[in-house]
Amino acid sequence: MIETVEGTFDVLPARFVKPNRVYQQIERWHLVESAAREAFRRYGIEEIRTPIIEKLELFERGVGTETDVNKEMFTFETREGSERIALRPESTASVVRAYIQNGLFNHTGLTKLYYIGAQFRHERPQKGRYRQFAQLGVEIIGQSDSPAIEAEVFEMLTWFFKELGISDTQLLLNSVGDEKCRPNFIAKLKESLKDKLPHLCGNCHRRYETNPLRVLDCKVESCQPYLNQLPRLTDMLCEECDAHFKELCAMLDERAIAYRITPRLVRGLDYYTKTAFEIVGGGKLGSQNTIVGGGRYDGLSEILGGPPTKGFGFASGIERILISLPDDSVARAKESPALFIAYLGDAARKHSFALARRLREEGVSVVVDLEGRKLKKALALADNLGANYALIIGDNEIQSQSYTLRDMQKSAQKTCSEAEIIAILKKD
RNA sequence: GAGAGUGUAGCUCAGUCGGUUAGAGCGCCAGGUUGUGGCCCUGGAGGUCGUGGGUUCGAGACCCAUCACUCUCCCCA
Repeated sequence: MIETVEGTFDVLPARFVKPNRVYQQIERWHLVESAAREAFRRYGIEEIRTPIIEKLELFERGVGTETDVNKEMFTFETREGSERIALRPESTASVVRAYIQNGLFNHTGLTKLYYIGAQFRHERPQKGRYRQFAQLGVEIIGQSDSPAIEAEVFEMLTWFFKELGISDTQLLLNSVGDEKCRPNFIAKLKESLKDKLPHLCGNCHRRYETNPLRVLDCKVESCQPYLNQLPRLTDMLCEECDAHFKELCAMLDERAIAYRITPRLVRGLDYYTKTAFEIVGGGKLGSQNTIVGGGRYDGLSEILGGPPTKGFGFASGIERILISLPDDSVARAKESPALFIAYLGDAARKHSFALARRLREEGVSVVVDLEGRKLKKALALADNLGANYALIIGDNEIQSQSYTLRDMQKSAQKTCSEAEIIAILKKD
């Protein structure tokens, strides 16, 4: 048997999905995608779709070649061998590229874009981490770096998770400074780390050389006491970054949005400035429990060859949201037919197909028995499909031009005309 | 890239010390009712025991390899 490649999966109706593979349930995807699109609509954020493949160079420049990003990308060469292509590992770089390439900076006001789509990373799969995964994200690009941008996005995310019934989340907030204050901090950090280094783990030693900021993020238990003694980013921000951060916190307070300042939260990539944040999810997730990650990236446009531009955005792993949804989500998102038509005999069969078409033209979702089952079997199928109503058509019904409409939940049935059927089904 | 665990029917799982024809519950199919689903009763189908090798008189079980899944480390754009 030929199976899906490692770290990928099919998404299909919930009744076909193995228990505990909730991220494969299409109803959950629809729930999350429609809530997201509604959130974006309310906040005036418009959709952008960028290609799944991009020139490798885009991601190399965007995220820097220092990181492991390279080896974790799916890449290939064009047949001519002249171009190196990557399956997108994230979308921020693509969106900023599109912003530049399409000249969006020539339009007035902030550019507020969202995307929903597949991303690819060549990593070992585990809970909430797959090789093909989906993210939904927002990028707010323009000339302003007002913290009102961040505050509004956090407000939207609050609504979004509330709408989905996901309550056990936490907003972790930090500022990673900018090109003015961060170098000072890194110098201080390295100095402070020197005498603690012998006590720290191997990873910390490596990061001390390659990316000292990430030492702060180490999760090894034995490192924690020493890490707590390190200087705090938020204590060493330059005037501008400090003011930005304080203003953002005040705006969140005004909106009654809960957050936790997490001085040791850093982002992996170089282009982030000022605001950095994560939203972590609850107990249904394993160790991969970051449900949203993002931050401000005021220098990224220039790195990609565009005009000086500021930006703020986030990306959210859809599979992790799906795993975090309440257990009854699929029931609430039920996508079963409103009406199942069962018939008896050839005349009724023809009649059923014609009636089904008329009902569908009225916007009713209708499933007709296509296999000529016995009535008993047809009703069992209607039950199995979760149809709200079953319509029974036999010679009697054709004669009288009225049908037996059975409410499957109540097990009650009555005789209805076509117009009455339409009225009842449109009401639901 | 590293480690640990798991892999038996559509699903959830049992299968003793290596021993006859591999089981259960649920689901599925048929019948009990040729115009009525769920409950009940009767019967039935469905398995190369992940795959390939090996040990053995004999392997679902033991060994090796491999693939996949799960979880963790790593990394996290």
